[in-house]
Amino acid sequence: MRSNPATPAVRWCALGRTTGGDFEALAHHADGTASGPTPIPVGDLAGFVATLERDHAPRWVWQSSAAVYPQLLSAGVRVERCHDLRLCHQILRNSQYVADRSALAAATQWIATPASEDISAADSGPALFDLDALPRGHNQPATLADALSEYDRQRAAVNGSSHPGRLSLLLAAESAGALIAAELAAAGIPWDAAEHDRILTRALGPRPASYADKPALLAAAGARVREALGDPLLSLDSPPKLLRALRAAGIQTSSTSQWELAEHSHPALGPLFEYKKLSRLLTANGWAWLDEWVRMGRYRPVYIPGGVVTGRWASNGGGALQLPRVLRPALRADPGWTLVIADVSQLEPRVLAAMSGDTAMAAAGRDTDLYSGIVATSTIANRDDAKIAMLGAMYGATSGESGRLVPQLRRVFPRAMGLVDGAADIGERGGTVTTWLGRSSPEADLDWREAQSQASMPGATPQDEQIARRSARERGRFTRNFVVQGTAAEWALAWLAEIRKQLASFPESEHSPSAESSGPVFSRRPHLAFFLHDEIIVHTPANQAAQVAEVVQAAAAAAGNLLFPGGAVDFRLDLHITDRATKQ
DNA sequence: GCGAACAGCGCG
DNA sequence: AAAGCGCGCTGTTCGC
Repeated sequence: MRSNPATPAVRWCALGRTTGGDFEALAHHADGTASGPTPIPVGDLAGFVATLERDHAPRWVWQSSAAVYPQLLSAGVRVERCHDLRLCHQILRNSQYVADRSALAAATQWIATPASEDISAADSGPALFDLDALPRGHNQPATLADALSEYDRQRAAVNGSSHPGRLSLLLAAESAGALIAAELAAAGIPWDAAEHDRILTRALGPRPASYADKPALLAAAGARVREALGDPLLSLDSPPKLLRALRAAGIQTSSTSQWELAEHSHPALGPLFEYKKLSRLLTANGWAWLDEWVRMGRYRPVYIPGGVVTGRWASNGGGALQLPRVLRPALRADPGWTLVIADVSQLEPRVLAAMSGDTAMAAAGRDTDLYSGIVATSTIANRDDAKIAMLGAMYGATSGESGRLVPQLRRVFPRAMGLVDGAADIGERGGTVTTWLGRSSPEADLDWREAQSQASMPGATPQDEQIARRSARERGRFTRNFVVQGTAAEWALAWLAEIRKQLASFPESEHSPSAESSGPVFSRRPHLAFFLHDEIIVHTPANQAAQVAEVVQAAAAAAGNLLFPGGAVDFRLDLHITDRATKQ
């Protein structure tokens, strides 16, 4: 349906900015020829992309999806695939799979400026560098020539790498993720503001007339704390003051955090925990949050693909990745629509089993809850202990309950444990580790290396050695976790990308007024609405939900086979079809 | 008076 | 400062 005999198929099409602020494009055909550059006035971009997309669905090669795709989506234009030069550069310039990184290293204008970093904030710092010479890849639009030469560098890097197949997968997955992040923002999370208000009112009391007023139940909990501590004017929101008051009341604590206070018993503590819980809900996700973030039945967070060193997404705006479970019932499908909610059971341990080729661990998770499967091997007594042990193995616990249980795991799952122990060992020695598909951990920073060399100097003090030892261990825990967390993020991207691909071919449904809030591209089709590391929610016309659920399930199997051919490890989903997300 | 740093807690 | 990883957000404290 897409083939057009008059023109050869377009494989990929690069876009760049002109100095005048317009675009130009160069199309690369299947027969090896190229056409262009074609000038595109900025106002014609959506039309140009829509036409080429309809006829050829090329891979769009552009500087940054975050910079162009939101506008395309709001103009009603969806694209099938892209190559996000900025995100891919970030991966390749660090990847240990790429033997010769000199060309990428020299392309400093492509270094991504962290989205959270405000360049002007750096102005006040010491003048270590000439700020005008600093790379500002994210802020400076790339020309077509820039984009083409960077694309060449990146393909050369992949082709010359030790794992071109894996790296290609990673770049495709990362780029698909960039499209999905923009699409999630465009579609928005269907959010029931009235339900959110009911949840707040039930917990905190009726909405106060002004943000400055404390809700009744929060104020009441505060009053009970002050009474129990015999300090009627105490400010509970100031940790130093609260700490002094707690100690004055005879509670021997070194902090005001719940984990430590939970060890003590005092009549003030129950009300204090209640106060903290309510205060957190009000300040992080109270009525002010609702007013600021929910419009027309949608919450639109900003996702930042690759925002975490491990490759996980970050977010900014409203804390999309930290929505408290109590608010989940506010996530509600439009009338006539429903939600398909799926999360992966024990994603990280399963990823570890797959990447280490630990057949015993793979077997423990086959057709069952992995933790129960570990209990069935008779190495660990119960599910809770199995979970604590597993987390300890992946995070590097050395003491306590968790540290005590890890050695049991080491006996039954030597290959899996060998992989994470090896990663920790490399990190402790200052080395770099790499995920399955090729994302490498950052190098040890200057402070860290100095601390290590300081400790090995002839005049090193016991303190020097202690500091070096501790920071080495810390880095070991980071690299230990990096390989697992990072590979799990890669699996999740592959899962997302496959779901997205399948959903795009669903037939359009009838017009539904409330769904218009999801914008022109998504208001008539099932679409991803939420993503949280190992969980997705698809918002879908109710009559297509069963089919969507099958797609989500099949995509998990596909992601497993894509990353780990052979399918030794099951990636099990917990899947529900429901109008409203529930707390659990 | 402003911004960085910290404490605390939400999520995986 | 959790015994153990990765984040973002809010309110307070602290230093310039």
